[in-house]
Amino acid sequence: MAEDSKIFTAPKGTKDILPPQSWRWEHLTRLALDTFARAGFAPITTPDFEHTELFERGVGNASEVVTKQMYTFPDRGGRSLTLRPEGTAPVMRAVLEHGLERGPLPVKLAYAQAMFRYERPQKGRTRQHLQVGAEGIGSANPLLDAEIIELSHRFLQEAGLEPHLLLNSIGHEDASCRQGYIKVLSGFLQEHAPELASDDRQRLETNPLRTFDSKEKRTVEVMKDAPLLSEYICDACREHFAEVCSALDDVGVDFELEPRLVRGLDYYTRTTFEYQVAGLGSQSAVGGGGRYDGLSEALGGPPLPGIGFGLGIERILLALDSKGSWTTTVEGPIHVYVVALGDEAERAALKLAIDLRRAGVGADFDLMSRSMKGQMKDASRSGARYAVILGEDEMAKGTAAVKDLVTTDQKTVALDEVLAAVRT
RNA sequence: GCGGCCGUAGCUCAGCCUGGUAGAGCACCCGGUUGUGGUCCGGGAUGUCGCGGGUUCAAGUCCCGUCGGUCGCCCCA
Repeated sequence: MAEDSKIFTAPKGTKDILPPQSWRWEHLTRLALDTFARAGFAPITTPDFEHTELFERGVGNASEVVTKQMYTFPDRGGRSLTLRPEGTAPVMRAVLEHGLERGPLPVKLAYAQAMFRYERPQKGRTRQHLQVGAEGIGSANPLLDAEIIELSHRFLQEAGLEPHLLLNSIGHEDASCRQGYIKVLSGFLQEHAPELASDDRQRLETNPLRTFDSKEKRTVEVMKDAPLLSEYICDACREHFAEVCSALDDVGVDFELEPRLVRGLDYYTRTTFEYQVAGLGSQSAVGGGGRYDGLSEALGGPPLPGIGFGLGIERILLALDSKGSWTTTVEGPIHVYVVALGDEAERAALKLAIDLRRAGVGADFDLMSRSMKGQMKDASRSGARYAVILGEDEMAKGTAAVKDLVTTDQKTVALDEVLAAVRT
């Protein structure tokens, strides 16, 4: 970069997605939305910013995402707004705002949207990242859990990964269930407080469950003997989880039970899951999700259970790169390149290219007055299958030379036969 | 918020230790082929060596600062 001026630098933690990479992003998000659509999940787009309170109440005041990572700013009208750090709370807000829960249930929605989190960037972690996800809202049926999990799992497979599925149930918000367990856990942690890492000791009060996420060696050692949530959850949650597991068996999705899996967003209840994959540097998850049966009520809405997931596009691509597998050789959209020699032919090239485009054929042509050799080179660079040459001879006769760039066959056809000649 | 490494051509990097005319490959443009690409050969354009200060006759190279990037801790997709 020749300039030290900031305007020639994308903000910290952000990046441009340029060709040819951008084709892969495009391809993956389309694959995701298509896959989700075939399961009945309709696309939704929510605003990139929301009232700050939505995330404080939805995601949770104790969560790291809300306390440390939000892009929060006042607008000129004095509102406190926040760039969307995660996808579920906004979707739930939209459902409640428009009364979709009064229509047919479950409401099934899918999105591909940017998320924003103020974090120190590193491999697989940027301040703006694209997530694809789906939400099934309004049903507590464990088969919905299975449907959602299978859907995300299948998409990752179709994308070219071999995702490792970790599964857990964290029960529901009640003294008979998770709250009861948290008391037991807190007691255990108090007993072992001196052995914990200091960061984890501080979290004792606010969110003892997160202690399971700690990577501090001392803490991990302590947690090996900690009581497990799965042994304390209520009968109804236990039953629900058993049915999820058995439904996943039915549809042939392999999973590993991970009783220590606790995810970072406070709204999760019952089923939680995460996909692990190699090649992400110090990150390990390409995505995850879970039930959020209390979210609607936390926002002031009616009881409305739901479950969803989010998957990071950049992390999927990183994982694919580390496998050395490009899911697809994205077929270039340019099918025909029109080579023109001379001013008159240049104008004819514009017209021919546009005629082809109007007929649905990808076409391009030279705008830099290149030599014929240069244009032929540009033609192969464009990925076109055919070069259509308009030279003096052709212009005089009203014909065009159509060259197949793969076989190198070339034939001369009338101008109005070009379209037929390049249709394969 | 804390720590390691790195900033030289559009890209990937060498040169720095041991100061002395700014380099390679790729990419781009032109030519070899007066109308034929992807291979080959020849040629060309491209840099305030991140920025600021210091040492020195002389700094890309040594010293200090600063900004940026990257990787890791933490957390998460």
